[in-house]
Amino acid sequence: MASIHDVAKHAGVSVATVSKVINNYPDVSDKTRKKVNKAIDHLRYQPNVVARGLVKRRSWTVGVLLTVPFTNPFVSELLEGIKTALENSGYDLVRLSTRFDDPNYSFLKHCRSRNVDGVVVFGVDKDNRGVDELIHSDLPTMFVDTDQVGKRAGYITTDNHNAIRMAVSHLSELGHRKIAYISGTLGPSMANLRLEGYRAGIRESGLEYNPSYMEVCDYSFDGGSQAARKLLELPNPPTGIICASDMSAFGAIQEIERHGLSVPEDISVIGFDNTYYAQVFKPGLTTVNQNIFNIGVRSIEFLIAMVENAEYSPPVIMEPSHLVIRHTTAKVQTV
Amino acid sequence: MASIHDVAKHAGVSVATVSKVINNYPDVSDKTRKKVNKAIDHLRYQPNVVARGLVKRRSWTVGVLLTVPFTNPFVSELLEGIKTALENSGYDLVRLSTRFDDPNYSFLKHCRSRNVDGVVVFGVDKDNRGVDELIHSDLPTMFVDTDQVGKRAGYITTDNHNAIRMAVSHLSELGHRKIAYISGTLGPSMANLRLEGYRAGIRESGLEYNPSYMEVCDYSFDGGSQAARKLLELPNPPTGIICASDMSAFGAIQEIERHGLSVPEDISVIGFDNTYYAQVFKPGLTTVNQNIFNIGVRSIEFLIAMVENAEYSPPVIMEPSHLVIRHTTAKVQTV
DNA sequence: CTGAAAGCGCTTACAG
DNA sequence: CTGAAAGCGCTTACAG
Repeated sequence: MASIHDVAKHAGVSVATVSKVINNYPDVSDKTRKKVNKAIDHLRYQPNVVARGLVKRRSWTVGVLLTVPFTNPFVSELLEGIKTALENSGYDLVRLSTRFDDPNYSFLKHCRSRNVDGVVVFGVDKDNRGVDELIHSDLPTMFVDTDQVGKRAGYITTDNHNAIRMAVSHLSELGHRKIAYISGTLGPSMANLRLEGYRAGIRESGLEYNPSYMEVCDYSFDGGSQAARKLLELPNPPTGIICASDMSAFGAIQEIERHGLSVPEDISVIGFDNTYYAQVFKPGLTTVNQNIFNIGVRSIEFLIAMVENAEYSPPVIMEPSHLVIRHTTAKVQTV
Repeated sequence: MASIHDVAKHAGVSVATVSKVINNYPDVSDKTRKKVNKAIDHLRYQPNVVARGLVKRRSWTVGVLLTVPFTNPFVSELLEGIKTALENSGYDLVRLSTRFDDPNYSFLKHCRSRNVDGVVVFGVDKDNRGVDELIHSDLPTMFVDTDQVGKRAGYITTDNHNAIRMAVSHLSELGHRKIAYISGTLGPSMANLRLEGYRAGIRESGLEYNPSYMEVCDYSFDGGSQAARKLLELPNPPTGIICASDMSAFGAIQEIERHGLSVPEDISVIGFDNTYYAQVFKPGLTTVNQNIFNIGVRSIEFLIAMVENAEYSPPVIMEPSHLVIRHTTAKVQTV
């Protein structure tokens, strides 16, 4: 690859001048500018962004820190949003290969070493020591679904609380009084907020919270099946089930059908996420739309705002969600 | 962040010496080594890999070039394999933001500019001019499913031809004589090879190729539905349908059921990919397992082999596939 | 065993 | 308007 020196020599100017035309400085004569551009074209020169980054202390690179596999539908949609926001911005995305087996491994050091301009973090526990390091550093950071903020660290999430409240309210309006909730693993604020939303919804519908109507699973298909089984075996099973993910809703539906019952005639089911499969499979799943793509896009917008403005502190961002009503919820059966 | 200079000063040695201990050169006295390591720990120093890359002309970075969204199940599984192979290798993954709207955009220049050590390419047409540039360059490249090779460019794919042959053979052994194929968009070698495999399988089963049993769709759920509808409306509809993706198989199954027929009692259906959903949904889908994860892993292995050995030319790699028999195929109904 | 110097490919005051 | 020089954070012959 041709370097800036080659261009300078070919154009008969100094490297400083070449640098100036590359960076569109105004103080270059038209004549020189043309000479240089011609040399650039001729040599098919492309500036080395790594070298530029060394002096500018920038890399035009955004890091992502993920502990969840790419095959996770949330992750892939988040990345799709991130990618879309990055396209044509001059930034590339770098996935940081975490090395948790190394006790000295540090997110922050890794980011520094790669010189990334900012980082978006997803799927990391808030008590991970790396998170702490990040929020106290000046490295622009966006946490997705991890409830942490700092002067240079933002937090973006779906309005989980409201989302589940709306789901309860929907069932309640359909006449359901026995509404169960299959939560995801508790601990992460995301899961906790959803559970609170469920309890708030129950309260607002004038119902009473019944602990046996609350199950926990790991968001998976099988987890949803197992939790549903427990609910169905209750002496007084629910007529409506809200699940914390589409996958667990699919699992619950299968279990319900295995028990000889049908959805939504006997039992209404609501999912969470509105993944591709929720719309594609029949009957279409009633589910909470989480605008994951948009979360990806906005996390980049805030990240870049921080990168380009050293004083900027991002707000906490709560992306709205809404219920997508399809065909797995119906009026409660009148007995 | 502390730099190598800070460490040198703190340890009372030269930067050259610090560099030597960082890189485990043997010609450093134990005493000095200890002093330096102490300084490194004290300053929480981490070498800047970007600066190192500038002089070594390496970046310990692997690029990926994708035209297909992250949400595509093939892509996410491929990336998962790539990521796994990269973990603990010291390499990070960088997604190159393509800028196709810029007529001067060049894959190769982008890679050079980012200084990536190699690149894996997926979902790019073989007649894309960027592909040509890549195979004629010395940049280590692995093409996934794009039939292109070069001195420093490898090609890895699933054994598509055989895969579909096996599918035909399976149906044939179950007594099916009317076997249809719903292809993906023709053009890419992947799709063409699968179609050839279908025709070969038909021939080997002693059947005759019937053009009306061959439909084309875009691999999607809806595409599968529509193609299945055409097949079902044939005067002499097939009893077995092989699809070029799991999604189109799901679509076909739904269409079959909408026609009041059932799978596998009336019609057997085979998918392609063995995605997560193929095993999770009931009835489990009989499908061709494509080891996408492994394709990701191996593409990295060959890429790194090239990076570390300037003379290495990778072979063409055909990953084996096999049929996973679940519950959507059965003996043909005897009339 | 140790370190001064040159260099990787750039940018940026600064002098002219 | 142009360019020489210093510097970003490293590595690597090479001299001692």
